[in-house]
Amino acid sequence: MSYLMASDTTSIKCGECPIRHRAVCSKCEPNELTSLDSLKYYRTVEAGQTIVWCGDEMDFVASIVSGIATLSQTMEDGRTQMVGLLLPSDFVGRPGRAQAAYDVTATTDVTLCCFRKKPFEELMMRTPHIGQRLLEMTLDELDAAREWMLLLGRKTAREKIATLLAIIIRRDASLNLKADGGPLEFDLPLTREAMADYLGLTLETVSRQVSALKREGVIELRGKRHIIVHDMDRLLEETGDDSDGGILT
Amino acid sequence: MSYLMASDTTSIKCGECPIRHRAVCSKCEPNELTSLDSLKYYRTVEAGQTIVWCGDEMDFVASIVSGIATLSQTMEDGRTQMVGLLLPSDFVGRPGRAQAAYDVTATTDVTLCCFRKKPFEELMMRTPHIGQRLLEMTLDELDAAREWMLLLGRKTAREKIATLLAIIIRRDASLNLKADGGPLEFDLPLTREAMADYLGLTLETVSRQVSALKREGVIELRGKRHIIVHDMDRLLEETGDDSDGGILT
DNA sequence: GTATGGCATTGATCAGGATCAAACGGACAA
DNA sequence: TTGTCCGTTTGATCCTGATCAATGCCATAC
Repeated sequence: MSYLMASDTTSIKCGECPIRHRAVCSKCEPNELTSLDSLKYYRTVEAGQTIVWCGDEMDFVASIVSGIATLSQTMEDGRTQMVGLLLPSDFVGRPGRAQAAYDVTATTDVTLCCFRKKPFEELMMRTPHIGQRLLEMTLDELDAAREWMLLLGRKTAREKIATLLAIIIRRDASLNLKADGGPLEFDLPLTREAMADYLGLTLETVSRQVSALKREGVIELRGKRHIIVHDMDRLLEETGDDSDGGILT
Repeated sequence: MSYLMASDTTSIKCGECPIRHRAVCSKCEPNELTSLDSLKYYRTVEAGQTIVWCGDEMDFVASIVSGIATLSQTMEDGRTQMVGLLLPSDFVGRPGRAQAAYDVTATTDVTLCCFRKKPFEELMMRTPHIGQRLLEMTLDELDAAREWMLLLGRKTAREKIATLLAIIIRRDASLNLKADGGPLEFDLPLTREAMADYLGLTLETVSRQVSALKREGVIELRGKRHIIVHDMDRLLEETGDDSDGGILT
């Protein structure tokens, strides 16, 4: 259930990237890693910029090195739904597909470690491990999408907010390290609008529910983005998930 | 975008199964197909029965041969959300995972072509094509899940119903054959309750919206399940999707 | 025939979020 | 300092879909 941290232990760093590339792993031969290293180049994108638009030709795949990006879909009349949240070490793009299926947007400044697609695909053909790793990652993403579907279809606004906070805490590796200390503190990496797009709500409802959690003493706000969790157990209860359902375990 | 029919053209039948097993393909060596054939056994499940419960040990993977099954998640208080709809030739189960992550339920009588998991995984190791095929299929499912997220998060009840009908029509191969004839007719493979669980609605809302489409002459009902589409264009408009967005194209 | 049980439809009412609108607050620039 | 901009908060009201409840329909069993 801790879908995005699975098998991180066997992934490896490449070259000067400060992250683990989850698409390759310690089982790969050194010469495969070397050829991967020779393919890569970096790209930086400013907060708020769109990295690729839905329908664009995409001639690369990439790992997020730093920052946060989102995948989202927009209807003709402007309604938008986020369908993916990408944190450092997550993979962007799809081998075997020429056009982007979603808008990819940087919500903070983002650095990508890109691989040109054609050579990457060729490397993948020669290196079964990479394909297997990609299959594992895709299955994990599918699980995440299905948990997200439960949230979108059946949870109340209150439960949605609590779940989002729990997910952000769970996925931010730096937070898990100090999980047993005092009150948990972190900066929300998303605007209220982005949270709304994640949760299938309006930004007003998001704001009201965050205020309610604050009023009830579950969390404290410093500024608009910095959150201090005073009652993690209560927050987890509010998610509506099974208490033993994997979060933070 | 026609996510579940992709690459069907290269998939092959095995033995006496009347369906294509999308996990294997015409690129596979005959001896690989033979070993696959030697692994398989059949299992039938009655309508309404649960095939596996979330959390159960699963010692097999399978293709749906006939009938329709669903994947769903249930919260402690009974709210349930469908997260997958499985039609003939769809794949059930996950190599590399011991326990089922969702309830799998037969909504009609179902026949499965099962493969014991361990030998299937070993075959997969020896046969890169199968892993690649599985990756493609998983990516397609991920796309389907993300389209579903847009539906759950941002569409109105009316749009949800129209979209569900369009999806059923699109995915039922037998319907696409006669797509250019007169009015399209088919039997709904789901109860009103299952439709509600698919769409994140209550069954009453589903019933009301179906009645509304009937009242407006878009569809006609014979009995409770048999549907005749009188105005396909209108139905597609009501989905809220881009008119050119892939449905039936 | 009547009874039963499982779906489905329809109605009346309620409430959770959406919508529309105004005001707030901090960062930054002039 | 003041003004502007952007993201956010808060308020008032509306509306879609949920909830609760009754009835209908049809197949099967007695």
